[in-house]
Amino acid sequence: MPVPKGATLDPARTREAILESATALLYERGLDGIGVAELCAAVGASKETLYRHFGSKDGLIEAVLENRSRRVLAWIADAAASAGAAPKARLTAVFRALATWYAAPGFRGCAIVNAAAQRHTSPATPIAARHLAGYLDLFTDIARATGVPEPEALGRQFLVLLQGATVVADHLAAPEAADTALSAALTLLEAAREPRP
Amino acid sequence: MPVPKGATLDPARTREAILESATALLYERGLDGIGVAELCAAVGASKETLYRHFGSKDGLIEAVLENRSRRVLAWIADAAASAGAAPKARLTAVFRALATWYAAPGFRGCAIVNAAAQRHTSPATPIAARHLAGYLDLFTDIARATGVPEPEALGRQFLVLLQGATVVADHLAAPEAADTALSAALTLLEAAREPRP
DNA sequence: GTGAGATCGAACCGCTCGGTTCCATCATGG
DNA sequence: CCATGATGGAACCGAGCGGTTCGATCTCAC
Repeated sequence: MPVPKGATLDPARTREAILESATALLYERGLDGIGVAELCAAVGASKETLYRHFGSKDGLIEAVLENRSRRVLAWIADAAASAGAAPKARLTAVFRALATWYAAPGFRGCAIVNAAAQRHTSPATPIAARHLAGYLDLFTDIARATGVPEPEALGRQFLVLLQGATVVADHLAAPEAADTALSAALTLLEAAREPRP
Repeated sequence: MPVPKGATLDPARTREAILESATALLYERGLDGIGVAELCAAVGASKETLYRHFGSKDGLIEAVLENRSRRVLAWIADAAASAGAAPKARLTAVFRALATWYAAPGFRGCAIVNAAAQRHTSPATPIAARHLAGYLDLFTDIARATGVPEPEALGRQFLVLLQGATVVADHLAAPEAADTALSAALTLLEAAREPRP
């Protein structure tokens, strides 16, 4: 039966629902690990609906990744912001947030980085680049707030720690990689603040 | 024509040739980005030959990843070993080697980590875990040689830096991530050697 | 109340996938 | 010198792929 009897017809909400469901499934199965048909079945939408909203599977993937990137960056930025102004507190908040993510059931690494590993082409690659750049902005801000001579260099070190912790937490099934990265980050911050002779 | 006229019939060598060619193609195209047929055509072997040697595409992938892991770990270990006994020199040698890798044309991140990102199942996942454990052994050795109180913790920090640098170098197209990681590693080593009050 | 549009369900398309099989051909070891 | 077996080439298989189309049905804005 086309259009269930008591359904609420709202294209924007439909689109959002597909996006939500597809985000989870593409993350846990991989971009090539699930087909459009199964995706539609799980979402509860028809192929026609999906294609009208996203044009193609690649279009859906692009929307999913863009959406995910925005949300993750906002989540991390919020965690940092709600920790106050002190650089150490902000850093700690970021890696504590990551720790809960790494320990969450179903954690499979960063969806955007994973996607770029699967399809080393547009649109995944540029989205991944922007995603990392977003992290870098945040970390550079934190580094700048410490007044160290080269905040950009320190920010890049933080970014490397975040990405490395995500990979290690995933493939070694070691959520405590967040603590490893945090203690390293704090040490680097101290060292940058008071360089050794 | 089955079996070319002047061919040298050597199953072991044939297997090696397929492995070599498949390693490169699966790396640059992704595990699902190339089919068995095209793989065979590029290798110059028939499907029957490929399937006799590896049983299935998954069997081929497993052999490729296992082989790659062994070679990469040996390459990094050699770089460290040929730098002498001094921890700082060994660390520096490792990240210098990584720098040349990151800058090499066709660099696409770590093949094993990428594979595990694409297929979060056996055999990719356990191979990735062993791969990271291999790095960890090397780094823990280096950390132990410095006489710091907790060499395991320092080794884990080095591992996080390596993995993070690889991801950043790939998706930000920034080979200099190796330098970022190296300077971080050296700072962490110093700090672990002479803890601050 | 009516028309526009959203949606479902299903059938359908051409293609490619991983995998199997058969056969002619040739090198090689005994 | 002969039997074994490695190989290439091609045909073939069923399944699933991404994507399209159609018609029936229902909601909703006007």
